[in-house]
Amino acid sequence: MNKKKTLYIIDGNSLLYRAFFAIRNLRNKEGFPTNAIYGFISMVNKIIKEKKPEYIGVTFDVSKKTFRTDIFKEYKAQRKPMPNELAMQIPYIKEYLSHMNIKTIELENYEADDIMGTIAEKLRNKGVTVVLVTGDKDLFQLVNDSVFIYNPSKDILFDREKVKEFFGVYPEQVIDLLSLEGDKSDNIPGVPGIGKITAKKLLSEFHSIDNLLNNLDKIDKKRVREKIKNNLDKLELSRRLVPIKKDLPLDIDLNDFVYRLPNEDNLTAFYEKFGFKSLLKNSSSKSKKIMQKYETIVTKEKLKNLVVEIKKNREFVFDTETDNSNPVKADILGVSVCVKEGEAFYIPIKHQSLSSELSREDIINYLKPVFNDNDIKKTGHNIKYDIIVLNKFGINVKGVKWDTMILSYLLEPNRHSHKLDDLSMDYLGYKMISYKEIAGVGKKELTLDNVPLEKVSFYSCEDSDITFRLKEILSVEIKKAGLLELYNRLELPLIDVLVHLEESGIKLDVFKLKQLSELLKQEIENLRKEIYSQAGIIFNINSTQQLGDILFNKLKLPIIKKTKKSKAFSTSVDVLEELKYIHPIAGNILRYRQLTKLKSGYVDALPSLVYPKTGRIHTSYNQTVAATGRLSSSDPNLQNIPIKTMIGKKIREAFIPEKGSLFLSADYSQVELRVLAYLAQDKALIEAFKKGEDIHSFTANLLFSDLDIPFEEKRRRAKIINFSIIYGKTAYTLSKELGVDRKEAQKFIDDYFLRYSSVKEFINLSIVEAEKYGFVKTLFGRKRAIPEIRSNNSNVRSHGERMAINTKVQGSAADLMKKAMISVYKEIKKHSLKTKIVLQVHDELVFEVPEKEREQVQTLVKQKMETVHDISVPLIVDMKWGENWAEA
DNA sequence: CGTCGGTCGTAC
DNA sequence: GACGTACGACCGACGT
Repeated sequence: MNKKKTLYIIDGNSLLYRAFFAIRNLRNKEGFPTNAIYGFISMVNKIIKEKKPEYIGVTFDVSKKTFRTDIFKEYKAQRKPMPNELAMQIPYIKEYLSHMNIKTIELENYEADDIMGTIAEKLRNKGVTVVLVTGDKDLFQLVNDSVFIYNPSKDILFDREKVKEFFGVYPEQVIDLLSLEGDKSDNIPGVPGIGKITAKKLLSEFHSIDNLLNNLDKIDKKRVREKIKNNLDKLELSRRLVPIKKDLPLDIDLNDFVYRLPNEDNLTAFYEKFGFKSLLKNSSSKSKKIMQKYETIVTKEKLKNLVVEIKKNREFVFDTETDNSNPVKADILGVSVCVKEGEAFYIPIKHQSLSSELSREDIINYLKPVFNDNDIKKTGHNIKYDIIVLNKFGINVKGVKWDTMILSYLLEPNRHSHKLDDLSMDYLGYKMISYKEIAGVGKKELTLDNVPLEKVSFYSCEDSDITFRLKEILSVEIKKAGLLELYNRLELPLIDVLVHLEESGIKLDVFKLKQLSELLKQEIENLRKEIYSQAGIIFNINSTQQLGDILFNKLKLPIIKKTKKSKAFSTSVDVLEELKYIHPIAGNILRYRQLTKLKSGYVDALPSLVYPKTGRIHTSYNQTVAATGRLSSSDPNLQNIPIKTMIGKKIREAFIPEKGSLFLSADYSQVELRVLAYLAQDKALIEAFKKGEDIHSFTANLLFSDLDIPFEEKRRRAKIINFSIIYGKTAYTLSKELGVDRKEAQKFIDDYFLRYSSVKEFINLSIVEAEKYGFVKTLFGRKRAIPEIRSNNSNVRSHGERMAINTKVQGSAADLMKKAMISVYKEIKKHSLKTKIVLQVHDELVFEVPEKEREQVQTLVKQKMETVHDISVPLIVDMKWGENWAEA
């Protein structure tokens, strides 16, 4: 079949106006407006992507003076001139089109409409379909069996019938319709007093203006008849203005419009100049080509060969595909394996209409020997995930050697993404196929088992292949950076512990939370009503914007502070705390915030995260997120469950052990201050800890011995100051928190450093370390770059200094905890205990301990945690038993 | 309708 | 401008 050739002609002026008004206030970093340019490019890109035109061109109006203004000087005279900010963008839109190799046409004295009319006419009967891309209704008169109108904002292609449907008349009647009706936007008079409806009615009766004028007496309504008779001049004028010219002196050669590939280099430079990041991302020109020999394995023969290959090689990379982002809840769909760079195999396990010789059992039987072999080394990217998935499938993974995600994290803990595709781009310059590309987005998104097998296979093989290539690079880098020991001794063995934690999960008393939810609902409702009545208006209390408007504009309460970035009214806790004494609404809002936060964040959120098959919550523990080396947890974040309030306590009560077990909570007492004592080698601090003193009381006595306030107040202040040091608090914030003036706060800090002089020295040395090397190190040699330390901006530099100090303290404490987890877990395994580690909250571990193991576990945990590493001060672990997390 | 920055609040 | 590290709910503006 020879398809008709299709030419898309874009009405440049129509499109740029639309772009200009649709997107407002977009500028590049020099402040030059870019909204019309960006919008125009987006629309052109969309047309190219969706319509895949074989031929394409753009027309522009070139001047205000046209043959129509010669006929009628008022033509378009009422129009506001083109906004300056739009006019200045037009040259760049044309520059863009030249980089795109798209032809533009304009002609003195004529409008873009007339150029389009001429092109359409000249290509008529030449076997070419012409699609005019415009939002302008005048163009409808050009529609016929080979000319169509495409409206990009409505996404409608108009043919004859569509024109009739939307316009009420067929294309050949459009000139007459517009001539009768007139056009306000072009200042075409038409017949005054005759609008769309009457015009349409007249044309359906008389078909054309010529026929109408010959039969004026047959018009029923006298009013209409008179109007036409009295305005024949205006009607005639309109009939000369409306028709689009089709005979301009233009040479139209279809070959000029062939869609060619853009000039990528120029285009990239252009996008960069205007700061169009999203467009830069789309241009795939930057991706290198790599060898990709990928294959799907569906026969025993091939799988057998692969296993032989793996055994010979003693090392391989693998990746699993599943139907869920949480590995505990996920079902395996397939696994890919890469033994050699550029070559990978995908073994499908569960796919829609999969035809394979291999049953699940076959696959397990073939793969088990290599996965179970400790001497065959495995590499993965976020391998914890794959280990959990394969465990469920019936394959125990042993002999893990590299996890490229963790390697990347140790090398650059400040990086926000250690995702495989980002690393691929950065280290290999290769752009991987995205998940969205194979699974779709939004409503169209499929789970992978419904995506065609070839696509999933390629996707998975690419993952394994890229992981292989990254491993080659990162494993060398990690050695060069001196981080190999940290990796081998801490991060690598921790993977198994986290697998254990995630698989264990923790049991939740859903019924209890549901009850609590009802209770909260009631109180929140009452508060809401009270707040509305105090405000005198119903509004969204959750909206800080609306709330600020009510408090500070309507109720005229004093403005305590503005928000950091947008300088809006702040409505934060400390602001509301102050306002509480001026207006009762503030107190109610505070309470409302507290309750809604707990309800939506925990009470209602937690039950929905329970995995029905286990009745437990399986949080993800992230090993590659926190820049200091801490773990983080998500889905849900179990590391920020409230502890201070009554409701928080009730929430913690909903975390319960299995019947016959109890919770044992073991938390490191003052671990960060002990770490500080060690890192600083501060004699006073070390001495205090060695004597088993309560460190806050000790500090209170040291600093406030001659102050005449109750001891409890002294201790409270000392505690705040102790923590302030770790975080690098300034006198300003300390004074606010203590409720003393700044001078006094400064004196406390000075006194502190006088008493703990080595701490002051440690702070200085940490800053010097960061300045000298560009990074700081923790107890176990973890590194974090602090580029801020060399900034010329003193605010940024101060921030860097605080980061340097805090990273050493917090990071070293995290190192200790990780080592403790490994050591405790090893002991649990060694004695084949049923005890599970169910939570880690930075300095606390929670265990679920069967009755029989209570004594043994209590002793074991305390011993292992306290002797995890010698830091010249004793590490003390507080142990508590409980029927739920609140008690423990 | 999805994404993302801003604000707020919880933990250690 | 002023306290480090996280996660996440919600709002509202933006972009497809």
